[in-house]
Amino acid sequence: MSPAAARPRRRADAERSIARIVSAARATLSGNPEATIDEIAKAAGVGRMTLYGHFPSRAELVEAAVVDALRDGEATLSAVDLTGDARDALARLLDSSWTLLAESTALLAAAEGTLPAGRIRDLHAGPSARVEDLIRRGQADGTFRTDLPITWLVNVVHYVVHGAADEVHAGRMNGSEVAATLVATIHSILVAPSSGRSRQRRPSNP
Amino acid sequence: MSPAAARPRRRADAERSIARIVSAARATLSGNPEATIDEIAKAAGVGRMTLYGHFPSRAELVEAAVVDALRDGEATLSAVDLTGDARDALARLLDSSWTLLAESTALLAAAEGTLPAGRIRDLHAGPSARVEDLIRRGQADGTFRTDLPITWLVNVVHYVVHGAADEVHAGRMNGSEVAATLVATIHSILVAPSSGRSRQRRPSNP
DNA sequence: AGAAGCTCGTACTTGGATGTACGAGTTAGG
DNA sequence: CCTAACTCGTACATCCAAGTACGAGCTTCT
Repeated sequence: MSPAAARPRRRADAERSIARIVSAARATLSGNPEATIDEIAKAAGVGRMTLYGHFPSRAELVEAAVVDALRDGEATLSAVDLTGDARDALARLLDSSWTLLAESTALLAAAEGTLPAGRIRDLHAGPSARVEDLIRRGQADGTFRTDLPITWLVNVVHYVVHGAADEVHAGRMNGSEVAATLVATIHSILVAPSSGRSRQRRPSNP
Repeated sequence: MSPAAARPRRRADAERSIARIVSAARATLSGNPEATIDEIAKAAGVGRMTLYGHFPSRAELVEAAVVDALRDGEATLSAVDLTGDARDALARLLDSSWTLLAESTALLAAAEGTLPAGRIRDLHAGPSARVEDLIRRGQADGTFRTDLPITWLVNVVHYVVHGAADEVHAGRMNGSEVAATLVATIHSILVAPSSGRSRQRRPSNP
């Protein structure tokens, strides 16, 4: 009953194939959720049958891709220093992992309909929690707004990150400018409104 | 060459069927982009063959749904008073038509892969332009930020609106609170950052 | 080197969705 | 009230992707 390592014996080349397949699945599915098994196999540079040898069904492949991306995400996220000013922490977090966040979100969306809903919720819980914790901390010290439901704040971060990834994918935005844009946008969403609008209101007409 | 009214003669019951089909297509496809022709027909309360009688292919049905939703959107949008303070105008716009914006966006996404990319861009141009104009106006009078690309600002509005619709769809948010949340969120994104953060910075450590 | 393990092409089955063909019954409208 | 238009079920032809079966040839590990 060893928790990981289900099969103690697996040849090195098989290990390699699996790695390439999972990696290709992540890349392909996050761009096109309805990608064919065949497309993924080609992207991985292996034959379709090899793929089926390791993942008996599409569902298992999708799950493996999601788990892998999430594991990666966890690792990256936990390497980020989230202490200090919540705004700075958020900037660091987005800067170093918006691309991973976007991928995970896309993959989870791809899993919709393939994986049972409960499983998706479970898988998504980890990364979400990390973002949520940070937001809560920012709220507690007065940095972040408290006038909107926390669920909404967490999710809107995901939506915006996903949108940014779309912009890059569609070529409307250049990869290097994204991080800064994202940080600025999400800052604006989360930071407490300074004090209402009247401060700098100007009459609409003379 | 009469612009509209391609077929002068069409029976009243046919007209009724078409209306029900298009309406059902809008509702169904905006919830599930991959809905079956059969599902749509059932939702419309007509037989599948009746549907095919009016829309020879899936593509034509999708197109009709998109066009109808967009026409509706245009009508609603143009009824909104967009003069005066840009923030207020934006609030009015979102308040009266976020649901339509969300539907159009979802439908356009459903059309991805069914309709040629160019056609989608053309169809999307109208509504987008209206939002873009409003943002530009706000920028011109100093209400809205100018430190981020206008394309991003326009699109992020769409992403957030779409996200809000998702929240409602998933039951995480209640239909009546959405509009206010949306307005607050999008305000924060668009309004010019008051002057940077240093205003209320606090030292992270003594 | 030799057996077990892995790769991967070809070919087949199955399942779901699109679109076509036919035709009998129903409804609108002059 | 009679005809053209419309509805819609059954049945059929395709197509596409998923998954299965088989087997020949190539690695890895001991």
